[in-house]
Amino acid sequence: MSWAMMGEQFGWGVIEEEGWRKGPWTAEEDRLLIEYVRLHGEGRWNSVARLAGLKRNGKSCRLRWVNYLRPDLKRGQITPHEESIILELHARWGNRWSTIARSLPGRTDNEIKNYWRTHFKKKAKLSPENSDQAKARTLKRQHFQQQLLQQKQQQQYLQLNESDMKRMMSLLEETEPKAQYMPQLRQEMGAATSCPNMVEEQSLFYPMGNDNETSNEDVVWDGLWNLDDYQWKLWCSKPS
DNA sequence: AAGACTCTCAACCGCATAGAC
DNA sequence: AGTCTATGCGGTTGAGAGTCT
Repeated sequence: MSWAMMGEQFGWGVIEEEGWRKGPWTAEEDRLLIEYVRLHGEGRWNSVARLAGLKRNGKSCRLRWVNYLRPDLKRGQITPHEESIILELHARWGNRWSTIARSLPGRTDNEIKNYWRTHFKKKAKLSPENSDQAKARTLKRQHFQQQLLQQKQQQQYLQLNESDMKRMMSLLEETEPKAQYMPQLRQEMGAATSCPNMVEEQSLFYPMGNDNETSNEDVVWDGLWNLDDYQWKLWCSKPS
């Protein structure tokens, strides 16, 4: 039995001077936190200790929720598509992990930060050649995806209409029913209001000229940008 | 088999910022 | 305007698991 398991079993944990618990979370603490969020919603983390009976400070509760308990978290390995997005956005924004995480639904800044450290930072340090190869692979993949998307775009861009968007939505629903993909798309489908973040990200691959004008099409392409590999293949293979 | 080493990731820390008062 | 508090972010640490020698 590991120390963590024993700690969980016997309710161990470091108690700070102020009385806050530290260290690994127990299943019971998780349960209390989930229940708290269910009842009170996210935020006001400093109230958790008082309202949920947790001996954890607000920061610890927030972190546990954001990085581990949130229901919309995507488990499992970072996909090649996500990896290419991380590379691209890191090249653009540097270590702004939370900003990068916003482009990867279900992934946390912590997760991306860890992924970057283990997969890229070290490689770059130890072997520039390998890193170059990795970058070349990534660029190749991005180029391929870009070509596909541009083909699709050429065929469809001018004809994008409500049915396209409905198709997009149904694809997302059937491939990832639980995920909160593209909340802005969900909100703005009918409204055709602006979505500034989207335009910025889209311009990575598709400089469209007029950045001030964001339409439904923009939102849809942002959705494509956020597709994972499986969804991507489905999107490319589906007849329009 | 066992110790050394590496990888992964949850969690903490310190700092910055926003908002309330 | 200044102070306090809550929250968010990026850097770092450390434990556990896996792999190598």
